[in-house]
Amino acid sequence: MGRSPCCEKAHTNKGAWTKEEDQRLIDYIRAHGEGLLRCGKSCRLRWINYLRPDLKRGNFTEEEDELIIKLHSLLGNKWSLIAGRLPGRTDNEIKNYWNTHIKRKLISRGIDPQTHRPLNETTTITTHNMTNNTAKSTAPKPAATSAPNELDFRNAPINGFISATPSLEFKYKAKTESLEEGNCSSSGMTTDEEHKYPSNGQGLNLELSIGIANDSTQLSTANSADSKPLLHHHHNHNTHNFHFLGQTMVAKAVCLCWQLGFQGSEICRNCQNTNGFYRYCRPLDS
DNA sequence: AATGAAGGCAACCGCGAACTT
DNA sequence: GAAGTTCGCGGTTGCCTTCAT
Repeated sequence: MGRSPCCEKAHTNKGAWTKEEDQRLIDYIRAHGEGLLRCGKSCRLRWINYLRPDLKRGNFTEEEDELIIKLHSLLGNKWSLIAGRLPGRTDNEIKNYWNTHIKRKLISRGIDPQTHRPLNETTTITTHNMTNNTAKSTAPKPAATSAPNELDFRNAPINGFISATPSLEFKYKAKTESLEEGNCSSSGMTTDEEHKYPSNGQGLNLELSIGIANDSTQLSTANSADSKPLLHHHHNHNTHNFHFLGQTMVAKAVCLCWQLGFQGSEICRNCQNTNGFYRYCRPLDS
């Protein structure tokens, strides 16, 4: 019972254990003991964040800094998505780097790290943006959790664009409902919500707009036909070209299993994210 | 040299999603 | 559809190091 491991059908054995497998397990335990007294979750984290051979380590470059800032302005605290576009960097690493370096850097530039707008403008945002800034905001949080007075300004203009998404709470709800209904509407909002949080015709729902549409070659908001698309996406087999904010990023989707050396199948359904992006990517020419 | 504050980062925690039985 | 389990994400914590006094 339970969720199957990633790519089980591609390259892991199932069914009865063979004598050879038994012997290899015995040999391994003889050599290394019964275990590390670590749960799988902890091992996974250690591997992903520290032991993976393709990790870059070392300081972030200025280019990486700027890319992270741009991606954060588009995606918010979607660290895994951001990390997917920085080869060799982990979501945890980027998250820590953001909190310790980039936030300060932006503040010193007079830019609000949450809104990516000038600091003196953020106080004028209307109250409907003043929701908690996490997807888990619906649940009451203990007092010790992060910045209780932080505001969600993601509805505010970002680098000249305006997000159609009123809040993550709505966004996630909409996403779930859209998936369940097979409805790929761009805003995912109900009529009431659309009324309440108008997109000004320039809206861009980041969550849904960047998802990989099966046959689309260009993504833009459905409810803002005249707005310039912030992000274009070209999809050909497993190759994805992303163009946004004047930058081009080309990545070939691969799953973790590929990174681990199981190159027989480069992508598996378990490694595909629900929003259409792949969790693991490698540069085309690697 | 001792001490406390601040910074940096790896690891943990809780939750929702995904999946199987 | 319910229950049980694993996976993966984002937020948070806590330890270690560095800096300031």
